Amino acid sequence: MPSVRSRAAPPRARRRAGEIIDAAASVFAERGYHGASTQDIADVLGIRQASLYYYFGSKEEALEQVCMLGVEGFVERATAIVHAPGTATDRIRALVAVHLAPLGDRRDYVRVFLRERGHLPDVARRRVGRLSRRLERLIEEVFTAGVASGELRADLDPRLATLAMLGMCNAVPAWLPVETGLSIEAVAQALATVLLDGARGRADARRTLRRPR
Amino acid sequence: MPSVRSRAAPPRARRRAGEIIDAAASVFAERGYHGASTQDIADVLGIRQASLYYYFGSKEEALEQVCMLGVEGFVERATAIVHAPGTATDRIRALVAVHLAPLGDRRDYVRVFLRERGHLPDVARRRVGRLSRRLERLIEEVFTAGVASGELRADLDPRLATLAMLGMCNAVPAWLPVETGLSIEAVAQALATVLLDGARGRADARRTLRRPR
Amino acid sequence: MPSVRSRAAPPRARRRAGEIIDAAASVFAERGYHGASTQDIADVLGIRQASLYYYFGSKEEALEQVCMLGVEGFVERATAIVHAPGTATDRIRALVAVHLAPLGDRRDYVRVFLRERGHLPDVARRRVGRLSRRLERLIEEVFTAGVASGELRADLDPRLATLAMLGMCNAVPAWLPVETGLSIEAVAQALATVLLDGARGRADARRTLRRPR
Amino acid sequence: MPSVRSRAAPPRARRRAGEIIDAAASVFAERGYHGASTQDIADVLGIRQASLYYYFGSKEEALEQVCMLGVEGFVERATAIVHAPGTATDRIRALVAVHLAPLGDRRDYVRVFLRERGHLPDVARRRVGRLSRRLERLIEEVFTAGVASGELRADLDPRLATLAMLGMCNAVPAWLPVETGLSIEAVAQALATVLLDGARGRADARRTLRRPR
DNA sequence: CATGAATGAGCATTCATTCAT
DNA sequence: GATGAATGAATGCTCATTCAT
Repeated sequence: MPSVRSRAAPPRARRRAGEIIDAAASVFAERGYHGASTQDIADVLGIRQASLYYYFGSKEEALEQVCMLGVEGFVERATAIVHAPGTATDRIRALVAVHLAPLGDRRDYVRVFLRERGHLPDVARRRVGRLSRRLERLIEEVFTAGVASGELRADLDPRLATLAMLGMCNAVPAWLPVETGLSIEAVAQALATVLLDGARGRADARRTLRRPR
Repeated sequence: MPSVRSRAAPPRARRRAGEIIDAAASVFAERGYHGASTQDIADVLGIRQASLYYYFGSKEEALEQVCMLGVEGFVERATAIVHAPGTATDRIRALVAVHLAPLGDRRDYVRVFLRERGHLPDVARRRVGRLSRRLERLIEEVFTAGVASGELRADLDPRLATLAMLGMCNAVPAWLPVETGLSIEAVAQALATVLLDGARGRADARRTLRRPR
Repeated sequence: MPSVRSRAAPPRARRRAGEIIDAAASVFAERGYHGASTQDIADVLGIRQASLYYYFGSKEEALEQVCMLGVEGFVERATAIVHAPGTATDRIRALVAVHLAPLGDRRDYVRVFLRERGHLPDVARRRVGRLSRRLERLIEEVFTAGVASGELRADLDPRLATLAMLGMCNAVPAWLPVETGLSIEAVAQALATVLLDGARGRADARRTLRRPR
Repeated sequence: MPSVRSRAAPPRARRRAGEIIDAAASVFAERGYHGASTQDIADVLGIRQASLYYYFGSKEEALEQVCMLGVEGFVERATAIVHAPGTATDRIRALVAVHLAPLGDRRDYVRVFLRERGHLPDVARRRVGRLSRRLERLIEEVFTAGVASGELRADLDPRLATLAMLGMCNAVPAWLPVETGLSIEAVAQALATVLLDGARGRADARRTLRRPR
């Protein structure tokens, strides 16, 4: 099951097509979908605006491709984690890590997915929306299971915890390029800890943590 | 050859002007700044598009007004909280509450501030950016103080905690209208608890909480 | 025969109306008819744009009034000169003087008449055009008479001489405010001499002029 | 966040581009810069208004191009004449001739330069203004030299003579299309004679001229 | 692969004008 | 006398898109 819509192969050159979508992603990320013109994309590539239409059929289609590449893999990876053995705590840490991982090499794609998917035409928006909701449900399941097993607070609202986690994680691409000095992995670690144990930390955890530091 | 046309500044009726930017806020929130046309705003108001220009000088100016009303008061309220007596925990709870409060009557303004301020012209963007940064610094101070006093985890990165908190809170307007059944105050309570004690909760807190539920 | 179109007197206040047309003349002179907005005129007066319409019915009407005040009197004065006794030389000197005289207190009106009358609506343009042509014909008559009497060069084309004179004179308002150090009367003297005797001067005149200088 | 959008500058087809500013020149000459709409220009060409923007970036830029083509060559030709050997009289005759020559094939460009250059944006206006002033200075030099050599009247003000000459010449495009029966060269001859010897003519010249006529 | 040329639709903005107050 | 509010019509300009080459 190919993640990117397979078409009649040629005459669309695969290699160059990737550069074109890269450019689109970067421009959409920078200026927003409606704030970016196809001319802006062409400028990045050093080609004429009309030439873009050799690679995509419309600006909306370009947005759709970028968005799909922005979510692609998220659900698969989350599914694997949720179905793997381990405590809720382990799974949540892994989900956070995997959620932030693509910021390394796909930041623009992810940012565009997060902020611009709302401008997709109806059909595509719903397609993309289904993926998002599936992902949210997977995360929510982990919280629900954690509460049920007594591993997480009994009064935790799993829906709200999910949204808190997504809020924390999805904000990262907005400040990551600016706030320096931290690797993506370190950020994931720290955020997962806040999510699990809070700013005050668990009483037992604090005892362990205080000394070595 | 007058250098700058200083005209007598039409005294923009206060009452109606409020309705006009209300409409602008709602349209910008719905479709994004660049995705919204001034015609869309006029349609909401049931007036002609040209009539808008009696109330604002340009679409950009309208965005600026909406953004300013979106941050207005945030810094003041945060400052009051930070300087009030109490534990870091109290202050953080109060900050979260106060951060979410305007979502009741000003959701559109806040959403526009959060998502569209990047499209403001340079001067205005910097002005608005200064406010944001001041707010972030206030929040960070609270975390720093909490760590120093031993109330918060010694290994907590105050900068990161701030960004986590802002991520959690700023995501709320995106789902609040959809996810029903919770008052803003309840959301604030729950998010503050996650932020302070995590999904697992503090060992002592859990004992108290488990029973009544 | 009233020079300005007489109307039912009130409610048009005479005094203030003069100031309004003054402002219009100055703005039209500065920026051209189509380059000037009614707002510009209102700015000069420190009133609201809508208030102008108390004084004139349309922008075009304002232009017409300005243009009429710009030619007003020209024909009458030229007629008087042409019919007065004296040599062609005297008459031409007097025509030049009288042609430039209004530049003192009515420069804007004259400039607008000269450069903007073409933008008048058909009826008004023709009315104004008739005045211009009458003036030209008066001047041409003087040249024709001068040639006939032998006072002017036999091979002089009166039509062309007229156009040369008008060209010289009508260019003056364009540079008068800039080129300093000369009164309007002095300019008129000098231009008339060039027109009559040329840059080289008449053989006899030169003899007279050279010494005293 | 690219500060200035440097785009690959469409290589504007030379041939067609010429026709486009031809049309612009004719429309600007006819109705004035502010009185002409880009639609008017498109109508002349039989293309859509938006298509114009393939050839120029803005209406102002079109005006600038027209103005530049309107002065282009003037200074060069005047310089050549001023530096050529010959009497002041010869030079002035040549300057007048060369000044009027472009009215044959470039009347619209010259008219636009003469009447509309004031509406150019600051930078362009100054650029164009420098050319004008250089031209005026060249002409003035000839008059100054002529006075110094005794060839012209001792009491001639070279500045004023320059302005008289320019006034006479620059008025020509306004009536040339209307007043028939004279070639541009004949007009140049006649005007130069008026400028040099006046309407009365020099005493010696008159003797020669009277008889044959 | 890519481009030059052109277009149709839409957009923000300006402007002269109106009219009840 | 003058104004606040609004409007209809245009204006300059942008933009996604098309298509023959």
